[in-house]
Amino acid sequence: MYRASRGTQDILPQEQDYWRYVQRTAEELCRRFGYQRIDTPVFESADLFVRGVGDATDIVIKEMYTFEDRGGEQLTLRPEGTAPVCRAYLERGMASLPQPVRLHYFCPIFRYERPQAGRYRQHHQFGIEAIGDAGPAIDAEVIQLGWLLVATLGLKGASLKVNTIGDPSCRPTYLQELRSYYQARLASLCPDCQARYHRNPLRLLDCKQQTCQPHILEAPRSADHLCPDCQRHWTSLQQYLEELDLPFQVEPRLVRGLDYYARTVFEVQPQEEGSQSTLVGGGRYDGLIQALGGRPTPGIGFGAGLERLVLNLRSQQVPVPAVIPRPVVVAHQGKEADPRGAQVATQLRQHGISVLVAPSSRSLRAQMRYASSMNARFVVILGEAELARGVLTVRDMDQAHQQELTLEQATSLLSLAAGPATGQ
RNA sequence: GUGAGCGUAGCCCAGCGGUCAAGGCGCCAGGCUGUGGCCCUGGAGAUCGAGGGUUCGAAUCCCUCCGCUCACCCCA
Repeated sequence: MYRASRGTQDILPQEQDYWRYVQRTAEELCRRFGYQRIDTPVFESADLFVRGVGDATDIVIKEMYTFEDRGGEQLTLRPEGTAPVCRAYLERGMASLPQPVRLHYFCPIFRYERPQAGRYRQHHQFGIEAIGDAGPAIDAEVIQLGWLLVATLGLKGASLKVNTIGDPSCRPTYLQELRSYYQARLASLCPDCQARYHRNPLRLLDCKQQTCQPHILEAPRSADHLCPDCQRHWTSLQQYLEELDLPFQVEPRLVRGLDYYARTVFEVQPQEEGSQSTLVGGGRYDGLIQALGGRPTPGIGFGAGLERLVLNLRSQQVPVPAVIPRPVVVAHQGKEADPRGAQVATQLRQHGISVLVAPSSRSLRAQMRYASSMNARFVVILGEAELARGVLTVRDMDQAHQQELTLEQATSLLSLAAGPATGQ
């Protein structure tokens, strides 16, 4: 038997309510903030991600789904959302639009990782990008939208972590500082951290090992080693966040894994202290567009994991609107009534009513059971007696009451009770 | 890539060396032949993840592989 590939999953009908809820909530926020939708291809030139995300990142080193197509091109299934949007910004001349350009997207993301709770090889992200504005006010706007997403969904206990990691003019100095601090302590670090020291010193700061925690507490902080420009940006951003009443916490240990981040980084973390503790993650990427061959252009954005949002909605039992309507079921009996049932269904559907025709060649009893299990509010019964008299029996399943009506009468009754306007 | 746990019908699961692998949910049918939700009865559905081994005999013990889950790395 075939199975879904490791790390992929089917989103079944009974789970769609959550997904729909998250998407609608996110779309509505984007509408209010003026972030327009963009869709980019699921695959792109592999080089876009190598250059954009950084050839030293885990994503590029070991997580990309890259393949050669029949024309010999190296293509990669999108492992993150920002680089493709920036590519589109450059390719489609969005630099000549009024700046900043505000965009949002929903898309599948592919990374070759070992799956675990809240982590998949194919997952889905909602994300936004604000490209072409270097000021801290837009940082605050993006962070606010990320926070409002989680808050509006109704998730409790989430926290907003913000940090700055400097820019190319001050980060090298800071990294040197960090390295020399850790150099003396190398021997007492966990094996992972010893590797990080060489490979990616910033990562030393968010090690989860108990033994490394004391070192982290006293480590030099990037926020204390900013150049004047970064310092101004950082101070100003915090003022904006306060004025927007965002409950943010400065988290000196917060770093992000993609090379393109500069200055502002932030995350929204869920109440559950699990390992997958990022619901929303993002930051500023002022060097990215230039790295992709464009004029120097600032940008900031975030990605939100839809699976993780849904997971948390479920575990917190947040009520979400049901999208499956209560249908009308057409029950029918007899050779002549069978085809007539489909005609009645067609007529009702033309009036926007959700209609299921009961499986034929079942007893009326079985068809009524079927209607019950489909959660039908009304059943239209069409048998020989109805056919002979040119009427329909319409049964209200909740009231356990039925009446004979003409097709016209039934249509108007059911339109009122089960039509698209009521939704239920 | 590393470590741990687990694999019995669509789902939840009992059985833990010995007759045709039990139960619940769900599904289908019937309960006087035109009427649901409860209840009752019946039915379909499992090569007990796969392969090999031990044994007179294995779902039950051993080995290998595969898969799933969780954690690390890292990330949404």
